[in-house]
Amino acid sequence: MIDAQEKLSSMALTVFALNGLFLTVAEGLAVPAGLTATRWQVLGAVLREPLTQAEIARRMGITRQSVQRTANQLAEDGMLAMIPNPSHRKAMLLQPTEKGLAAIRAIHPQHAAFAGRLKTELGEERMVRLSDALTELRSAMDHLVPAEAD
Amino acid sequence: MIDAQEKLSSMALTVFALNGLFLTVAEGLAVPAGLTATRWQVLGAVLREPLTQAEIARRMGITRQSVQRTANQLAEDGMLAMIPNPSHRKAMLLQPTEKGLAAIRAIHPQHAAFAGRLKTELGEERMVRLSDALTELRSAMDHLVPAEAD
DNA sequence: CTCGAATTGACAGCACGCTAACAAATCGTC
DNA sequence: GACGATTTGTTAGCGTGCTGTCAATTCGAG
Repeated sequence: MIDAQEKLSSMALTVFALNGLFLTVAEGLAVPAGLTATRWQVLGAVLREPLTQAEIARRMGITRQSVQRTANQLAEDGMLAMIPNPSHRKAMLLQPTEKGLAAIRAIHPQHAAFAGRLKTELGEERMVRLSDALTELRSAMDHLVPAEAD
Repeated sequence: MIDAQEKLSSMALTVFALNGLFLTVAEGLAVPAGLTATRWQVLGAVLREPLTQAEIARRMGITRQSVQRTANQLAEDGMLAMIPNPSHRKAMLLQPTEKGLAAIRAIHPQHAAFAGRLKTELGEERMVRLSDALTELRSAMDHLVPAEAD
């Protein structure tokens, strides 16, 4: 019989620590390319197809308002362009500019390098297993924590 | 042969999502007791023994400055007391007041209840396995991300 | 004992998450 | 077509993480 309460606390603290570690890594990769971790994430969300603020927010699991501020900053920096949305006059579609794409490309090699180091550290089998474990835990938490309606 | 880069991104995004979920839960538990997730964490850190700001920060993996602000707020609210430190005149030790302990006690039943729900959702064996996976990943990331000197 | 290095607390300011509240646009039902 | 409900963008303000910088204190090498 385990102490579930103790286990929960320990898992939460570990997740908080991992969040900090991944954020540190992302920041370290993004900053040399003239981005931040957050801007990289937003820019990355519209690489495949243009999306609205609200769509990006839903996919990233954060609020529309947070996306908006970041998107505006990226637009000010000329990395993100607003294009008209045929199906909604007010909700413009966001897509990277050439400058934005260049920033993403600049990150790519360093990103791959760190991924390689993690794979070396963990081994391929373990990396897959741990990734699956994260997904499993997320799924369980999703069931217990209903999403906000907004 | 897996795509390590893709895997890394996916793991990072899942950790970010888990961070948000655990934070939402913690906030939901803490607020009814007159705390926030952060204040609960700081108060929880000095339950066993009084610690200085810097010691709390190291254990929580955050900066001294963040702990300081939270500790000051808890002190203003009468939940945290500063007691003299025999081995350092400037670095006072922090410990919960009776009011602080009462807040922690108020959280306890709800905390246990959520832990029970998670155990029910996952099953005991899986809960242990996922917790161990988190710890494993943290250890690997710790090796790749050297701590700041401060 | 002395003096430079390291630790600690304090204060200021920034980044980015959040909620709250509103108007504009769209959707759905009648 | 009309009208209430929903979605979207916008603005404002707060919480809490971070970095930078400084003075006070303690530690450690000589």
